[in-house]
Amino acid sequence: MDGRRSAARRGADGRAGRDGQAVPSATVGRLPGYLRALEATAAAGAVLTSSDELAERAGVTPAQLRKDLSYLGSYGRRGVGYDVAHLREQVTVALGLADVRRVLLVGVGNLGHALANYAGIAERGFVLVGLVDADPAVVGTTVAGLVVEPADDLAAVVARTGATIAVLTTPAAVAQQVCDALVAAGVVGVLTFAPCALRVPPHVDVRAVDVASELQILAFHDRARSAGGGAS
Amino acid sequence: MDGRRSAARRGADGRAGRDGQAVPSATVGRLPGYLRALEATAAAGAVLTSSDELAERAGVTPAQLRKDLSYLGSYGRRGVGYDVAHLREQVTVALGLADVRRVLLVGVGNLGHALANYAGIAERGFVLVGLVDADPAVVGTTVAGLVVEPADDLAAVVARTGATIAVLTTPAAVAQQVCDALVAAGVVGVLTFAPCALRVPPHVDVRAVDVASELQILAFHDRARSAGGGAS
DNA sequence: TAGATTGTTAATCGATTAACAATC
DNA sequence: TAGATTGTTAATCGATTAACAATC
Repeated sequence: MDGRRSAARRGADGRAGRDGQAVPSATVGRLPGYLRALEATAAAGAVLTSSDELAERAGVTPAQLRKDLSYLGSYGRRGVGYDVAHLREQVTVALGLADVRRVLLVGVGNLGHALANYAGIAERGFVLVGLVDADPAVVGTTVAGLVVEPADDLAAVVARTGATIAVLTTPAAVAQQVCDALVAAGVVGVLTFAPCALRVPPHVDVRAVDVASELQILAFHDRARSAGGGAS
Repeated sequence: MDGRRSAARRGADGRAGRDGQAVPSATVGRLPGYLRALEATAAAGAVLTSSDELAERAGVTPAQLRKDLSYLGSYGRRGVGYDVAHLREQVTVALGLADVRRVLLVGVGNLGHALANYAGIAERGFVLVGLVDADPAVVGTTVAGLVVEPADDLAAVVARTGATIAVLTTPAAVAQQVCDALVAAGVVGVLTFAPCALRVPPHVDVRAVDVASELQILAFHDRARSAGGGAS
């Protein structure tokens, strides 16, 4: 309101919070956790909460939580705390979950099948609008209430459904070409489970989940523990 | 060999690379990607490679790759490049994959079932040694060649199998108590898919994968794109 | 008013980048 | 030798932390 920060420092990528400041990507990565913490707090019947309580639930420090929330705006009251419903609404808006996002899943194998049936997706602001697979044996079957469509129709499915986000659970060997097709069709966010790096244009966002890599990172620490063990 | 850096700067957590320096956690997080890149290079038949080629495959810059590898040691030759087989061996050792790590999976639902059958786990230095579930209808069934054991036997299963790493795919409501039991039984690394923060003692490492959170992060950028769109 | 709790500042810390000397 | 490419340095950048003034 006071306009002192009106010379907006906007990030190169245009990810702007209140007042036009960019929200740091590390902060963006923690917002879903804060939203979960707020939902749990609301479910417990609380109307007010504090940075201490939310931080405890989210597994961060109170200082970090307050700093992160400050990039979105000033939604608490000093000496009082945060209104649970109001803050929840603000974080929801900040994350772009005020509108439902349409998600397309490509690759209906073991993992794709499990993800298509994962209730958490629908419960948290998304709607699965399409399933695509290259295997003729899978095409035409119904999974999670949707009929699997052929990979050749990928562009048409994106156009028809208006999907902006895709989940990629294909073999690594075809991940890049499927990703290219998704991007060409207009998808701007890709969540990939394929164990390979994906190249995308700057306007597209990729998040990669690789189960084996996560295990390897755990193995690193396990090794360090065994090898270093004992003295200190 | 020259001992100049023998006044080892060891990280507080004891995660030491060559010469006792700690390997930064950001670097550790990229090592699995480098290992994948090396495997792809080896599969293509190359004996020598360069930071340019590896970085391209891993999706990072050559400077970052060289910096990361420098924390492990000096395994390249100036003016020449890296020996693929040798570097692969060194990264494997650094990640603690020289010995096979035993993995226990808790929660054999949709997702747990898919992960148990995921070939990538066995292919990358791990062996699945046990499956545990609380549902009497699931206990006793065979999945991925293993008989599912009851949750009450969790400690005994950890002891019998010698598992040091656990994959947690239970409902969020029981994730913390299962995690506590795993830690009490001696597990030192947990990969959780439950959408909630887990509290563990300092000697235990947790990696959290939350599909809905990943989608929400993509939604943030999608929103920023629509809202900010147009000018510039 | 006194106590509580936020939002912000400033200091610290860690990660990334670019350039280049070392060296094959 | 000349060209190539690493390993390292130093500068920059971004993230975290701690303290506290603002304010309810």
